[in-house]
Amino acid sequence: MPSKQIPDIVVGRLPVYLRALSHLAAEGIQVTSSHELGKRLGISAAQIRKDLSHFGEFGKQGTGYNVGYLRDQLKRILKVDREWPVVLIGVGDLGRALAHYGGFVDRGFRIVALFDNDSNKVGQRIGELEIMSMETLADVVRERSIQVAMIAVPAAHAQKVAEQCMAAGIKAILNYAPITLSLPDGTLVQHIDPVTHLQRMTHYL
Amino acid sequence: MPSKQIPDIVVGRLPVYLRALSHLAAEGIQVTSSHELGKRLGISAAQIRKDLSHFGEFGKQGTGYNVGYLRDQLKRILKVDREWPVVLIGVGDLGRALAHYGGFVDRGFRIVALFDNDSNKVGQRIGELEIMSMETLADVVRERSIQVAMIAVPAAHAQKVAEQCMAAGIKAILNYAPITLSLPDGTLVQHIDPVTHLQRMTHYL
DNA sequence: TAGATTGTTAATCGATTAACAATC
DNA sequence: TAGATTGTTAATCGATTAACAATC
Repeated sequence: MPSKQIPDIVVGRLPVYLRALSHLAAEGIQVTSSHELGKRLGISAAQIRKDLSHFGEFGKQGTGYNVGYLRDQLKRILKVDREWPVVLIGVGDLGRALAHYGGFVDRGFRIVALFDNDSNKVGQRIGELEIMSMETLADVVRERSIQVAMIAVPAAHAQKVAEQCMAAGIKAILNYAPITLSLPDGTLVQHIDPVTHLQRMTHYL
Repeated sequence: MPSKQIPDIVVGRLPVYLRALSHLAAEGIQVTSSHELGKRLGISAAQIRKDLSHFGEFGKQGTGYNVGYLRDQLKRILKVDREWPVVLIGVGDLGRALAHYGGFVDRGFRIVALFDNDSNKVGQRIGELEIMSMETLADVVRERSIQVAMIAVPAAHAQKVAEQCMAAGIKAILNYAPITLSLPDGTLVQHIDPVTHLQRMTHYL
């Protein structure tokens, strides 16, 4: 029986399960078990079963899980059984790399618009997309009902840009600027700062 | 009294505290409190005090914390009161962006060598660095006693490259490939996969 | 001093693990 | 059937919070 309240930490592990299942499927593996999956991911089998049990029953006793089926169920649960349009704000080196990255589309996301506040960049094309002025952000977001933004601007501009996003109707922000954004409680924000990841390891060296 | 066993989850928050303290210092703020810091970071004041108490006593009752002093203590604890040489493997769009990124140096890291298995890229320069052949990885790592690697190669090559890193003597890996690496227990690995971060949010949309 | 804030303890809360009946 | 593995419960483990004496 799926429980009503699902811990964030459980939801946070599902994308990792999904990624592993997609790889298994790509390898042609059709059935797996909580033990096999756990071994691959460095997670206990009990935890995987417990996590999944929040959302339903996906396996068979004695057999395990059908890889394709479980993958599809996780896509549904995470709502990536569709394609989310995403705006990318900040087209420096990192923004360009993200704009070129081909790994978003088959995992549920597509960058559909690029923005930068540098008038020299506005009008340039990257692939099929033209870099647009920040002044047009709100209109684009509203017209296309976009809910997800990636922010790849310098730290000094990130807070302001995040607020512009919220004002435009963006609901989820992936922030690449090395700064903690101050946004209303309940706002969906994820941070990617490579240096904090490196610093998490050096303590142990 | 600092306790002997410090939870990973506590160490994981210290880089975020450090980043905030560095920003406070840059703003010219000299003193802060666990409440102020917690408000900025969306973390409870009690948790910040508890986390810090694992490592010593850094504050003054009635006053709070000296920003510069606490920042320096966190740098020491995280061992980023020095400059770690880092190798970057994989010079595609993302690798190039990382190679150009100026934000590593003043936070404890410097990319000192670039590697790629594409012979067309080997010999090219990016800034002051020349892209080197993967065959020279082990020699460079050993000669310069490098312990940290960033991997920005396609998913299909990441596992093999990670093993080459381990064999060469690398102790900590920051992996940008969208795959969970299988490495010996206790190996220091951090993953950055923007799609998993996005997928953590869409469930709630 | 009076007010504020630390460091720490104890209580609470939540997450992980172990174990096992159910069953494929 | 015999062996294997699920989903779930209860026990354990660990992390967070609340509270407060100490003290700047």
